[in-house]
Amino acid sequence: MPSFKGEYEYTIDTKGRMNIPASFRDILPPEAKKTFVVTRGLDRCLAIYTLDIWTKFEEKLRQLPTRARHYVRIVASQAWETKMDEQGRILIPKNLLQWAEIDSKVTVAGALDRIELWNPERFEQYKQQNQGALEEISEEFQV
Amino acid sequence: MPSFKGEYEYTIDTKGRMNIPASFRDILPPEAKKTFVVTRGLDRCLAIYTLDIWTKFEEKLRQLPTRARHYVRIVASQAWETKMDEQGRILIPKNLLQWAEIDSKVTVAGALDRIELWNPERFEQYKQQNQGALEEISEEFQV
DNA sequence: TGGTAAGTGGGTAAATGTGGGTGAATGTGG
DNA sequence: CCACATTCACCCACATTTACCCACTTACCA
Repeated sequence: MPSFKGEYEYTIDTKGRMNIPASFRDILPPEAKKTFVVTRGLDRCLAIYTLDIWTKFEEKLRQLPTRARHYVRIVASQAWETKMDEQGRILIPKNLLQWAEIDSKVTVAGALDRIELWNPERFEQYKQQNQGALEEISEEFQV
Repeated sequence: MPSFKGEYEYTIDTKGRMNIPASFRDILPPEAKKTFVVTRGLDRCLAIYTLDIWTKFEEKLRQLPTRARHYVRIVASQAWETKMDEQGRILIPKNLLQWAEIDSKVTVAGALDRIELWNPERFEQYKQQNQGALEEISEEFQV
């Protein structure tokens, strides 16, 4: 089980390619086969899963009841399988980038089992607004 | 289980490297593999965990419910795995140093299961302001 | 006072991030 | 079914950064 940690700022080139941090590449399980699935995440970020984790995630999606169809539709239709090139980059679909309001600069954030992509300014705001969560949750969950 | 104690003042060089006190290095468990995880701590300090302790911490993070995602995001995205070099130094990411307002001088404080990094002036203030807590907490918790 | 360990600074080869070119594959219109 | 324009996958190339050494100075202890 990989553990994606850390925050990086990268550029997305004119072809829509984005670098996967070397430290993330180093901990990829062989089952992932250098393939990722990008889709919409929570709070207007993009979520990137390794193929093996996505597959498990998909199993759960299949078992959701009919009333969850709106959620399933969006996640599935917006999911995109993409493979690393020899330089360690993946191609991010333009419609996803638009939705997340990401242009040429992107903040890559490790989120343990997945990788998240954020508009850099929005991620800064997000951290400031939720810094309080650190203190609050620390007490609530005693982690 | 290591027991980090004591207060030290070190310099962080231009490359962002910081020395781990020799007394701390001496008590590292083999499981730690000379690897640490640095992240944001409470009250604007940086927290450094040995790899083995961080791993347990991470297990708990993974089990938190979706509504705790803000907390998990900040902790994970601000966490940085770093390995000691032959001189016993680790690399502290610049964004973390900025956040904690640490420049070239740093106060390294033992905090039992973790090591804390402070801006030296702020740590002095902190000690003065919280001396009263000694008396209060002693009475409340009977340690 | 000599020897050892600790803390700090710096050089260099290797790794990393980024840009671009070209042929193959894809989709579209005639 | 074919011709065309467009996109994409797969290379190659290069500037920058990083990891890994080596080396110096200071402090401490026998």
